[in-house]
Amino acid sequence: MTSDPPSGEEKPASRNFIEQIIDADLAAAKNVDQIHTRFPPEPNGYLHIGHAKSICLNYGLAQQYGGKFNLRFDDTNPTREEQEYVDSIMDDVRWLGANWEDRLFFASDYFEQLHDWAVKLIKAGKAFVCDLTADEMREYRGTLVKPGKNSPDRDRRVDENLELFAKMKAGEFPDGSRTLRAKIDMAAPNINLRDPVMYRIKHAHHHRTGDTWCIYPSYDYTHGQSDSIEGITYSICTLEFENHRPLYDWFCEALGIHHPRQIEFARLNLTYTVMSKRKLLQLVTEKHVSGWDDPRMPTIRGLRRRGYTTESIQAFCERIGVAKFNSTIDMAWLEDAVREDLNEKAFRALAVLNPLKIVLTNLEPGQTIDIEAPNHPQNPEAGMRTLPLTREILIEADDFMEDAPKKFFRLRPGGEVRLRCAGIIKCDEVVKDAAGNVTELRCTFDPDHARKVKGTIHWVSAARALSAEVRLYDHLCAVENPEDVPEGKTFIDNLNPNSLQSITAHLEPSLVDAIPGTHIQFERLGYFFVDPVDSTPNKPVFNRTATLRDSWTKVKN
RNA sequence: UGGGGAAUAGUGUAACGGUAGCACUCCGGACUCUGACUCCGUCAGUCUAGGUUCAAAUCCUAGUUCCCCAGCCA
Repeated sequence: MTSDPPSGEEKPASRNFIEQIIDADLAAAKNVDQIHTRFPPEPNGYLHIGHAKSICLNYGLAQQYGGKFNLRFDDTNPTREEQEYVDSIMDDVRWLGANWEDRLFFASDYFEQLHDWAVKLIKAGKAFVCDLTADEMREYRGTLVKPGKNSPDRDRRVDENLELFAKMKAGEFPDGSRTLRAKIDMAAPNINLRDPVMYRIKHAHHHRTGDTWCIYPSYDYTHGQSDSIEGITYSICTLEFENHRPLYDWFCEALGIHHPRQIEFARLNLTYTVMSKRKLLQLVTEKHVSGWDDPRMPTIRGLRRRGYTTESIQAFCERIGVAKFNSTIDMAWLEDAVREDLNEKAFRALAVLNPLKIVLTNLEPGQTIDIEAPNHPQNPEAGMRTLPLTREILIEADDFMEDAPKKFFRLRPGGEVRLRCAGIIKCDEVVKDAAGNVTELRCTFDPDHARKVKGTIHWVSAARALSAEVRLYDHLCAVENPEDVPEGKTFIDNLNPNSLQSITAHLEPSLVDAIPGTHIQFERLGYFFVDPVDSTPNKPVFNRTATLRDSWTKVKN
């Protein structure tokens, strides 16, 4: 184990409960060789941020302990699974930074072995072919408070079981007509132990094994053995599988094979969104979102397109920790993680979302002043770019107030404000239309850079600005817990009607070449991502990843 | 009503019989050519009731609340 540090006793790093279990096992010389984890998705949907937690956990543990990490598809149900999902999941796992090296596996790779083991269990009198229909089986199973009854087929002779199982495999029976069941205990208080189904008949085409099989193993009969075959030491899964652990253990014991240790943790919940595959699918099929990669979705593909980075999601998963308590993480944590990462990475640019025209009266029409602006104020190596300053410019309408409170540091009649990187302007005149709306400001420009003024605002040249589509995203749901609905309503009723606002914004001209897939901070506004799907050459589309923190709105309210 | 889990500031997460710590949020302040970033500070917690002990978040007893399980889904 660890030896005492020579001097200057260091505080031990805080360990989560899984690390503590592993540490203890290591200390007790169990699983000593090398720890080995895996991420076992079913290829029947897209990955979401909850899966990212599991991937980061499993891969992180392997890294931390110098062990290995596998990617294994749990593809035991051909009627729900598709190659398309396999491809997207692999891409997302890779993007998340988890490296399975050459260890990409499929539970379907083990079908032959699983079948042989089933025969072994039949021969040992630990499995039998059952003729009960699904409805009958439900009846025989009993309830939470009432024990089940033995299947009439439970005591079938071994040779008869063997023959029937062979016929099941040979395709002689229709779907659902028979099952192979483990013979455990119909009176067990844990319902998973009441003679669970090991094999069911499904004459279905499997995305990998084709039509080789018409019987498919169940999750319970597959998962632990797959872990075992791969030499997994810690089979980490979510809490709902806690009730399955006795079964997991039973199969490994009955088969006498390497017995990985299953450990369960609480899945991730986030405020203002939904996470279940079913609900996400519903959002897509009912067109509440544009697809699985809609930037409002908590899917990895959605987050990627929103502008989240691998590093930000890793940091987030690290920060939320892991425990057995069902918790809900505030969405603000996710946003905070991207801000932190993007603050360092994203180049800066100026963009005006909601414009107000200013005429700089002391500049000539047609005159252009080249303004040098740093691409990243904290990182000189990022270089400079040029902004054209012209007589007519656009500023954010919010940055001017006629009757401004004392704490308003921006532009007001007669007041001064700094134009980012350019100089200082003074508001001489407010022009209004017949209805009294401010339509234009007339200001004088002072190129002095040294004077101090309290406020700095962003701007673009009216003549030279690039018009571009900017998508302002907000929470998918209008309430923290969208599942919390009154009788007769669903989470759909809690969707945020303003989760997407698409506008035409005015951007500094250098952005015309913005490359799809890059992150940019529009100063004072937020982080934006050049949409990789809808951007076309010279016509970038920007997705707002996250706003900047804004302490002004707090003052205002 | 059976079985399996879980309860620590607003939200997460540590402390493993010996000063309840950390992060985010909130609030206050400093700095600032982004009201950003950064920095500093404040507020705030052991589900309840008993018990063991010099000492309990931790051990014991009883209770409360929440989650999961009755698919030939995973």
